[in-house]
Amino acid sequence: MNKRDHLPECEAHEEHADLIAKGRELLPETTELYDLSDFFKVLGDSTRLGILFAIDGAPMCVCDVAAVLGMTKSAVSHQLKVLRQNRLVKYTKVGKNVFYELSDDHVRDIIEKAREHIEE
Amino acid sequence: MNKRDHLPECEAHEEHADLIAKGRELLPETTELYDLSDFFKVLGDSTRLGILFAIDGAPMCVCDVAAVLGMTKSAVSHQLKVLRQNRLVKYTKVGKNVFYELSDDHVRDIIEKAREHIEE
DNA sequence: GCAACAGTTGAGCAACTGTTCAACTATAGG
DNA sequence: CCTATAGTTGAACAGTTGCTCAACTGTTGC
Repeated sequence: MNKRDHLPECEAHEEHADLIAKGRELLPETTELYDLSDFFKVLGDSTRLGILFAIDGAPMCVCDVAAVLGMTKSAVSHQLKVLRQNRLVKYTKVGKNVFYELSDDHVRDIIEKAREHIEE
Repeated sequence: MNKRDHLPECEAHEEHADLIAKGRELLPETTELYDLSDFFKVLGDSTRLGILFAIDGAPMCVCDVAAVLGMTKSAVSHQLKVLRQNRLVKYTKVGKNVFYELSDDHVRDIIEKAREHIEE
């Protein structure tokens, strides 16, 4: 017995059955859906977005990013870790400093497209 | 006295001052940064993304979306409210049913671009 | 070695988020 | 009018998130 049998469903019209079938086809695999929402989740924080904008021009060390955003090094470092783990930034160590930069032009494009969308 | 004076800063190299100035230039206004992160936040949930994929082919009523995703009507309705409030979907009432559809091709593009990015 | 600074990390906490549940509105059909 | 179904809503609760704080590592220069 399928779990779906117990879930709410509209009265069976053929029409609706077709719609449901079509909807299921369009729905990506669960894992892909999670990967995709995780990606957007990373961009869904103003601090992390701010970091990405700040380092867009040139690689920048943690301390300078903190200065640009008006935040503590710790807070910035925590968010940089998230960005690192999701491969949105890469870094280079130079002496005491760690310089972060965007790891991908793709990400810049997506943010820019969203920015256009926001401004209607 | 500026609040920034008390925040951590790297030792003053001219180089760093330049980087900080450049970073500040690239940083959008606070309100724009919030609007942008709010937009990504909406997309940063697998249920909401699932809804958007499901209704991509044709307008679909709440009950059918719930059937496609294997969720309760209530849960779906709550998320549709978020999508409505952020103008990602629009709806039409037909009798007892409410048909939801994407309100914007722009959104489809952004999701598709992110999907390409994920698949490397 | 040691003092100073850049950066990272884990625990803790307050704020937020998504689902469930129950109660509600509204429309269709008898 | 009454019942059944579609959909919405608010409260409550568990799980998550982002910042702070303090402690830590690692590198530089004395």
